[in-house]
Amino acid sequence: MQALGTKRSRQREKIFQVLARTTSHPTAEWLYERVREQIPRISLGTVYRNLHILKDQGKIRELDFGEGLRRYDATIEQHYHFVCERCGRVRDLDITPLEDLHPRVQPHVPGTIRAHKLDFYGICTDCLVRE
Amino acid sequence: MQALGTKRSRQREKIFQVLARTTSHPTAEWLYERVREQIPRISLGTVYRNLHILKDQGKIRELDFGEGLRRYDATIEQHYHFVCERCGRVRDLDITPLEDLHPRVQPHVPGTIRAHKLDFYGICTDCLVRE
DNA sequence: ATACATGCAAATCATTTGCGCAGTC
DNA sequence: GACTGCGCAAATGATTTGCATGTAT
Repeated sequence: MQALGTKRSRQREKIFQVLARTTSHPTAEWLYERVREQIPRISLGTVYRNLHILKDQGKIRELDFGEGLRRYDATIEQHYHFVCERCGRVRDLDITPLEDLHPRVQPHVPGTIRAHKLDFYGICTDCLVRE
Repeated sequence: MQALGTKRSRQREKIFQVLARTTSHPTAEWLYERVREQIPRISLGTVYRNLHILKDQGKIRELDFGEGLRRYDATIEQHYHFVCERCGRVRDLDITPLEDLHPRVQPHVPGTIRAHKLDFYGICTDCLVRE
């Protein structure tokens, strides 16, 4: 018995490629539509299955901004996001992660900190201009 | 036509009371079970409807830790969380919110920052002891 | 009396899964 | 050939909604 995702598949490679080439933070549905343009018979279930495999392999990251659905990201390095509360668009922020955060917070936490997640919310310039 | 949530209701008051009296960050289902002990005929739909009303009134807060379901919190002041990746328990952290964060980050953001969300992930002491 | 709120059940939305066949190693 | 991956459709889980009836003001 082999581990999951040890064989290559056209579907998985294409899904990763599409994800890696966008700067948006797409949902499974969005990826499905894009990949479908090249592999018309692919199913949504396959997209979900492969997103899990890629995530387990550490090649992609799963995001959640409390919208009730998940988004995916091929940028796996730690980085922060800015979520526009008007249009919903999510942008990566070009800021170096706060190094000193864990040591500073650790004493106040009943456990061992492994990671943190930091998101900013507000209105993006595009939306501000539009009014 | 009146606004939503302008009339009092036994159900809504009880839901808020139960939520306000717990330090856990319960799901709608959990609240439903608790409230049901006192209002047996209440429906899950009513719980959801009232959680939305309370949220719109600013009396409670909706949380999301990427588990695929929502949690609720009667503590509306800005505060951070520590999520145990083993048992899933969410604890409030007693740390003053980072004041300097917005001004420091604002220059790097294509929009206006209104708020930020900061969560820590790791293993809680309870789980660490258990091994 | 009016219009918001409820209980119930059906609907919706995102995601997961069982199954038999296809593709990769 | 063995075992992973696929497409399809049905199942699941959380949340939402339509409707007739109940209830607060």
